[in-house]
Amino acid sequence: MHQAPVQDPLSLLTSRFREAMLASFPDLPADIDPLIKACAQADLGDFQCNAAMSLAKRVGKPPREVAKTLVAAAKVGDLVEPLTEASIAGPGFINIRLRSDALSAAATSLDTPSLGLEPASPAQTVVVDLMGVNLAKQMHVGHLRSPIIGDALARTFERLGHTVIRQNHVGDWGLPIAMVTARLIELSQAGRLDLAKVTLDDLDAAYRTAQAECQRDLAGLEACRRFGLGPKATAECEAQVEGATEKFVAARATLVKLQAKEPATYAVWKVIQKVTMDVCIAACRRLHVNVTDEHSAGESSYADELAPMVADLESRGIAELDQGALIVRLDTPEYGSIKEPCLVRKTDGGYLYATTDIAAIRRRVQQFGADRIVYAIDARQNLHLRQIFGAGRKAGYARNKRTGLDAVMEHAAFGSVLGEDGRPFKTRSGESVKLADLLEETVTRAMAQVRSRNPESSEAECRVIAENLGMSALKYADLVNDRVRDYVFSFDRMLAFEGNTGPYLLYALVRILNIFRKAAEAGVGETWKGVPIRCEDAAEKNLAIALLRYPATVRSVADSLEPHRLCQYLFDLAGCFSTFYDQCPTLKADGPVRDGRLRLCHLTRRVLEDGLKVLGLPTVERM
RNA sequence: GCGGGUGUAGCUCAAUUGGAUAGAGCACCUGACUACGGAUCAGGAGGUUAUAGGUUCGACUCCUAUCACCCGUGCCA
Repeated sequence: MHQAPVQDPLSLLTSRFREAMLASFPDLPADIDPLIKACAQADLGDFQCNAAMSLAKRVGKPPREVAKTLVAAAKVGDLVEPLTEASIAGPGFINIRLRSDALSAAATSLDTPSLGLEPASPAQTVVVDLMGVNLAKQMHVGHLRSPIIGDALARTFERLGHTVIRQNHVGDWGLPIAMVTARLIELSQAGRLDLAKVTLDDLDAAYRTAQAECQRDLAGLEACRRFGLGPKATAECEAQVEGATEKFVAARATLVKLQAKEPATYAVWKVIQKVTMDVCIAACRRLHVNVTDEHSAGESSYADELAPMVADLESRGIAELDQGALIVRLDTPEYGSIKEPCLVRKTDGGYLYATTDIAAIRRRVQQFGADRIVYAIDARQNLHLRQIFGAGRKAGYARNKRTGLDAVMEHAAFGSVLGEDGRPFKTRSGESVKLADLLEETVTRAMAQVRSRNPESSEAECRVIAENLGMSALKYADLVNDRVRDYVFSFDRMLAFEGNTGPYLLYALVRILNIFRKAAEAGVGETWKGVPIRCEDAAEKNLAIALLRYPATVRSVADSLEPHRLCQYLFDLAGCFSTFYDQCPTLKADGPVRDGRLRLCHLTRRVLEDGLKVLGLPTVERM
């Protein structure tokens, strides 16, 4: 189905000014950029052309003279108020003010089902790595950002018509998991634990104990040997860790049984997996993050692929032996010029997480057909990711057979969540905050707000509102800042009545919905649906111009992997609407004015709802 | 040591990728409509963009040093 393209003033002006440039200065390349931007100061104009300054040097004329030439040559009379010498400011900026009829036509042309975002062609297959929980470990604050950011990016790609495959890369394999499994078997056999009733907290405790038993003293022993503290000290250490060594041996034995899928051991592992994943999926569900069991691909699912894959790397000379370990060198420009090689097999023959991650690249490209893989992962993993990207390319695993190109692999790195003291977010006692507790407290605080504001609403109604309001507030607070920076977490600020918050955006939407609810009550028909969008008053114009920026904003999120651009945009849009709401009464206006404004309200509602959905923020109808 | 990141108003953060007088929100001060729901709107004050140089018509942005903090750095994941 063909749809008329949006008459976006920015792109229209860009092509018109390009024509003017080419007509005036024929030597310019055909794709010259006229540098049309939204005007920095609204009182000067709606848009501005910044090309004259840089052009001046190219053509050897003063910038203001170049600007004058462009003003004379630009055929834009149907779009903008007449351009004169007064339109030229400073060193050669050309200020442009849109005609309201052109703006109305543009805004009206945006009001289609797609909102100016036609499905991308060709559609890409994009894998988004958006979570990495570990079995038997309680989810905490550190697990908040990856799914929120990753899901927002995934939704952005989906909105643009790409095929998205979400991946939850679960840490469900290896010696640490075997240690917990061994510990659980031991507890269960001693009658100290009922496997049928085990909780994630139980698992977490078992994990810590097992970890401590197996590793603490072994590290000490290792140090004795390495620093040559002598046979006596070593013997003392050995005596001390005898018990631990025993556990360690048991864990290794358990790992072997797991790898062989020995039924009794494997069954315990399955219990650990189910308990962990149930909590994980429940958290995602509550966060309105689209991650379910079908998106989970644990490290265990790659276990059988590792040995053949590493053999492949070795036989083709991609990897080489060095000091006993098998490594992939990456110190050439095509693989990232990384000094540190990527280890894929330890001296003892064991594999590392890099090995699994390279196998994941292979599956994602070769099996899923990924054109692009986006990792929403903590910034501290940057070196590791650059290594596996390089190794994946060097091995040829990243080469997409359909396109003949390497999949684009990107690290959407994010910083840490800090407390209000500027240090990593912890409870007062220094414990990490359980994710489930964090979500619960968010909703509890939101509930208090909602109840005090809506004393007449029922408890149940308030609860639903508080749930959505709280989750939107929490997610917005995470998404609104530049991803890569650390951010300071504050319940008070994210749930605040005022300011750049999720609640502010939801409130703007509620106000629009109220207008239509009230209109329906007053028996206003749907006569507004056919009229052009009204863009006469300043507030109306500003709102319309803001609406028209929507498609480009969403696309820029997909390109830059920066959801905060959409957040800032929506905040700006909501602000434009609030000003309009204050200055331009809709339902009190008469027929044609009212209808033109109703249509403007309706388009605002659609863009706001669409944008919130792209970010993954649930909305409310009242609050 | 080497590598990466960050440094912007009292606080929390932006800045359309080199454009005009560096913008918002909070907090502070002033004002508005007995409200199409005030979780609103309008205005004021608040800055040597860590520091010093450089590139050019023009720099928060690019280059070179320096400082501060965070992180990562071959056999954990």
